[in-house]
Amino acid sequence: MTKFLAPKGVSEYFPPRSELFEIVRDRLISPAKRAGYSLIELPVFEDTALFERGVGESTDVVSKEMYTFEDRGGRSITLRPEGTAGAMRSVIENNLDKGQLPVKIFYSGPFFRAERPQAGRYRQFYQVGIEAIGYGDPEIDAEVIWIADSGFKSLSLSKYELQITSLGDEASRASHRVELINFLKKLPLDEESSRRAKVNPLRLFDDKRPEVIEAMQDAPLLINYLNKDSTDHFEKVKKILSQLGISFTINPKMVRGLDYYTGTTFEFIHPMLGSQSGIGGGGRYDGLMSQLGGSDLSGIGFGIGVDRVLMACEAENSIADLVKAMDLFVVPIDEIAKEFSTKLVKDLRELGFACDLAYGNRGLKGGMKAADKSGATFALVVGDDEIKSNSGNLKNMSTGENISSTLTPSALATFLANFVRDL
RNA sequence: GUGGGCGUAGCUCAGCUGGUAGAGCACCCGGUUGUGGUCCGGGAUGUCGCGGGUUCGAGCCCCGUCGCUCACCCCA
Repeated sequence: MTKFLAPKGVSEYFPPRSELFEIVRDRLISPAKRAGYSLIELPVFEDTALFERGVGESTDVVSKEMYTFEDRGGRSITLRPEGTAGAMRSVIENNLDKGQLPVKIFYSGPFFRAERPQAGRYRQFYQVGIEAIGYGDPEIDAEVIWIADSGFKSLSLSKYELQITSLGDEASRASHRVELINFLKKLPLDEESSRRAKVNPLRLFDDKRPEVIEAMQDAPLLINYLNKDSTDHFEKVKKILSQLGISFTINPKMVRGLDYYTGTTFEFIHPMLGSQSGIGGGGRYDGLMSQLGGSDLSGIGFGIGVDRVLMACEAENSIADLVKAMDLFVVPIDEIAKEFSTKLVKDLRELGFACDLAYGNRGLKGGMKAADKSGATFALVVGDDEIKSNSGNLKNMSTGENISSTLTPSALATFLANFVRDL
């Protein structure tokens, strides 16, 4: 028999690490919920043209990283490489933007990009994202950034950095583009660079090769070409962020890989992740809705890489103690005790406690070992004596102390409730 | 698409200039009657990624192949 392996480059989470993954994802979502964002559950595949139009055909994501195939009806289908285009499609299709604005939604799930895998970069990866649609004021920009920042902080991350810039409105970008192209003409660009310059001259700011960085040293920066509206908006965003106590640095050379970004854009960078250091990023996309056939509404959102945030938490060792263990682990010592324990455990589980019991016939010692490994707060041995007297000793597994209790679900529940967090 | 590193027990790895494999951790059993974590004793486990070649003999050398990994590119 040949052994099956997972497709190349996918990220998989199984115990015990999957528990950390779950914690990370939930904590990233939590501040969005508290800020009034609601779940939107979207398909993982869409009409290929949606991404070509929404993300931009000139982007690397669309031009060479999409999983595209023909379905049985001859339609061209693509596994979603990012979340915003699909979210906009759904908002337009389901008329979510016809009510009160802004529309505030969040999503999470797998995304797909056919890239060469490396540390922190997978072909199937997980993102949590939010979108706020139909409201163009700087307050919402700050809110979106706060939600991401708050999620990271709730995971006790401290070493990441927030970089922001503004891509300005269309008029600002047009005037800068002329200057930048003039500048680039004077540079001895290699073939690859000039190809990229043609597609999107801003991309050259993102090049990591030293000679290109050197050459771009004196290139005109977009941020210096913002018109009054764009400048005012960006200044306001910075001011509010400061008021919210969120620290950031301005990175005028920041480039985002998706074509729809306008105005405020931002990126969260974590320095301990190796080459793929972006743990989340996003920005405003004021032309996207109309581009996709909807009404001309502005929007802003972010995507956070759950895989990478988990890696960051591991690098900072920030969440190991958040894993929730069993409250009670029951060790039955014979067949009758097993029946009794199965019922008891079921009752306590229904009352909201995390309970497990020893399986098989490993004896008392084996059962206690299993209790230890489960990380349970308390262990309870059940045998003849306990069943006859309907009472037993709850052993505190960290102190070794024994506390006797009646073995009814309600008595045990009352006892456990004093020790269990977030019941 | 381009380059580097690596593939040996469940995991992390060691294995000298070629003589057919080891450690730690994990796992299981035990240290006498119903209480885990420490300690002590015992135990199971490998087609040394796969295929071919050189050799009396290959985990170690050569060729191929598959896989993993890191970096470029790009991005979450």
